[in-house]
Amino acid sequence: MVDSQGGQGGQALLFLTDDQLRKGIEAMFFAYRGFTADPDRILEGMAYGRAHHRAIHFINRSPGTTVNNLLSILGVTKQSLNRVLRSLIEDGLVESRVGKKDKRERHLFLTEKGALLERELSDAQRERMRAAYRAAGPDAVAGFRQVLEAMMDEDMRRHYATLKDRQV
Amino acid sequence: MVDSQGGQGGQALLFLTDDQLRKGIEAMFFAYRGFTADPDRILEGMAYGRAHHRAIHFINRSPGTTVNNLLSILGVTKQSLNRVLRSLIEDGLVESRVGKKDKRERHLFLTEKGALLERELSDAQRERMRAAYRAAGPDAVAGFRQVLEAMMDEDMRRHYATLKDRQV
DNA sequence: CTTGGAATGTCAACAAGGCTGACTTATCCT
DNA sequence: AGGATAAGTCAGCCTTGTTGACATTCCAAG
Repeated sequence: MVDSQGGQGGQALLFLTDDQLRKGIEAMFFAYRGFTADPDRILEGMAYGRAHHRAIHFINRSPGTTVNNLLSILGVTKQSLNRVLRSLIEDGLVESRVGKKDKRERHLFLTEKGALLERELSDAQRERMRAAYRAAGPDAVAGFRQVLEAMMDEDMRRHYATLKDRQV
Repeated sequence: MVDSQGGQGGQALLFLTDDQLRKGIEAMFFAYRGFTADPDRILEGMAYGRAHHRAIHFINRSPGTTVNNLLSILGVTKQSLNRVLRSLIEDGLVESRVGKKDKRERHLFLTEKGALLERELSDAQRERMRAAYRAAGPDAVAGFRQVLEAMMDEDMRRHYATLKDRQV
């Protein structure tokens, strides 16, 4: 397991050495810090955190989504999500409407105030992404997305795919 | 800010649209979950968590590093790191040696037992990385790394660069 | 040489945000 | 009528982040 080049690969498989893989792992670690840094800065001092950001993001992406669906996207327990959702609803950033067809369900929407914060957060996060994309160029970006998609668990890939083509 | 193509870019800058950027953001979110899933599974029930994994990883990468240096790599407060370090030392996974030159400093090393756990964790994490790399191919991997590097904060990029060429 | 400031590391206490388990309420569907 | 499902709640725990106070050690200016 120390070296995955085996005997048959040679030069063509050099990108699969333990050393290359380790560099990728460290790149993920350091990059993710940058990825979350800007929204974290905005949220700090607002009594909100990363958990609130995630909820706001995905409610914005799928207006009218149910609590259960959000749960499965975020991969947390309902008690965890509920704590976050409750504060967002109390503060008037999120609205919860009883389902028309199935009255057990609650459908979640951002209020105007919620959409405003969403905008602020995603603007900041997109700005960093834009700079990185621009610096790396379109081919690199395609590769970036390919590797990330291959790294996801099956369930997450499904959610990702369901979301990603919402707007053509 | 809704659309960054401006007037002058046209087709060539289509990869910088808000929609493309948002897909990248969601890909980072879902992929990072997969990235940490395997080590998390191993650690759960061991009284250790992701913080312990990070400490073990970077001590392994820079044997003899000081607490301060580790602090700056991990980007947490020294009190946070200290708690983690204390339990690792108590459990005999990490050894802390008083500095020869400067006795205020502690130099950190993995014990055999610590190296064993490091191996188990990094094997699991590398396995997922290897599968993703193999599925995406060498060109995609190059792009992946380029975008991640461009996404890092300056300080993190420095740490990343310092670490990454340790072994040629 | 001494003394005060800077640097390194430790301890205590608190908050955010995960988790489990047990339970209620309302609704749906067979 | 009765079991299954969706959502919400309460209590309590753990990990991992935070700040503040403190001990030790080093070094440089007087």
